[in-house]
Amino acid sequence: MTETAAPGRVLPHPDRTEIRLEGVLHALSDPVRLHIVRELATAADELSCSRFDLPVTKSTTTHHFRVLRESGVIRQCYRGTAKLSGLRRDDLDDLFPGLLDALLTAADGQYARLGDDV
Amino acid sequence: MTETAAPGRVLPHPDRTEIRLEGVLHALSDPVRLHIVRELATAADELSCSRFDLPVTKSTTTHHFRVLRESGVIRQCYRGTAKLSGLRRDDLDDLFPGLLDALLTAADGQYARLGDDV
DNA sequence: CTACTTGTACGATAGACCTCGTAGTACGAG
DNA sequence: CTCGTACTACGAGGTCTATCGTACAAGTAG
Repeated sequence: MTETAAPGRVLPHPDRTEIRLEGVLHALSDPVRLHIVRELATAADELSCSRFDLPVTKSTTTHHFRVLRESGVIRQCYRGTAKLSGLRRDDLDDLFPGLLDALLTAADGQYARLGDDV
Repeated sequence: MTETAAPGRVLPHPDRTEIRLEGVLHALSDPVRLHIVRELATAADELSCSRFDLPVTKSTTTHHFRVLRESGVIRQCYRGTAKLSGLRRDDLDDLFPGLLDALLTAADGQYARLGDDV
């Protein structure tokens, strides 16, 4: 079995209409989460949580991914023991045109200036 | 005359190079502050704090304006008893091109959709 | 000077948030 | 079935935040 939905392990996501700008901004105002989003943006596919090298424990990582999911920034699904995460580009671009790109560009610029990763 | 805590009435602002994206996003993730920024964006000039009709007390208003100033989103100066506030458009556009416009557009769209003012 | 307007400082409180450790669940491999 | 991997749930600690009330300072008008 490869592409069928995982049994019983469904993660709650906000509907597109429930995504709030304030929630998105709050989610991205944390350096760890901003780093996650930046990596997701550069990745073509969805990534599993373990692919990230974050300066926090696994518990905290779980917390940050949940904040991102519940604010509508990322979409998550299970595949085996892994949990794949991907940006909700379509929804965000539809709700807030140009915002995600501007944010990613801003983050790129800041990291290029300050080199203060994560 | 006692000049106890009156050091010329100058307000501390972060330098342009000290403005952090995370701080800006955090500042704008509060509904009250987002509302303030939206009003400042539509106003041509600087506005005094009392021009805003916010659902919080004066103490809390002072707090929110300070958060906006210390994060680098607004610039403030005294004129008489009034304190004028204005967006730091030049600095923000230079640091994060397109971000402020995208944020304001996103906020406009959300308020148009949800009508959930402040 | 006095009174009023505008905004600040300080303390307090309640809630949210980030972080962690530990214990536990779901899944795949052997 | 047993084991290891990947992730979660829960609770706790410490910090930050939003809000308020009250008392106060700076400036202007009378």
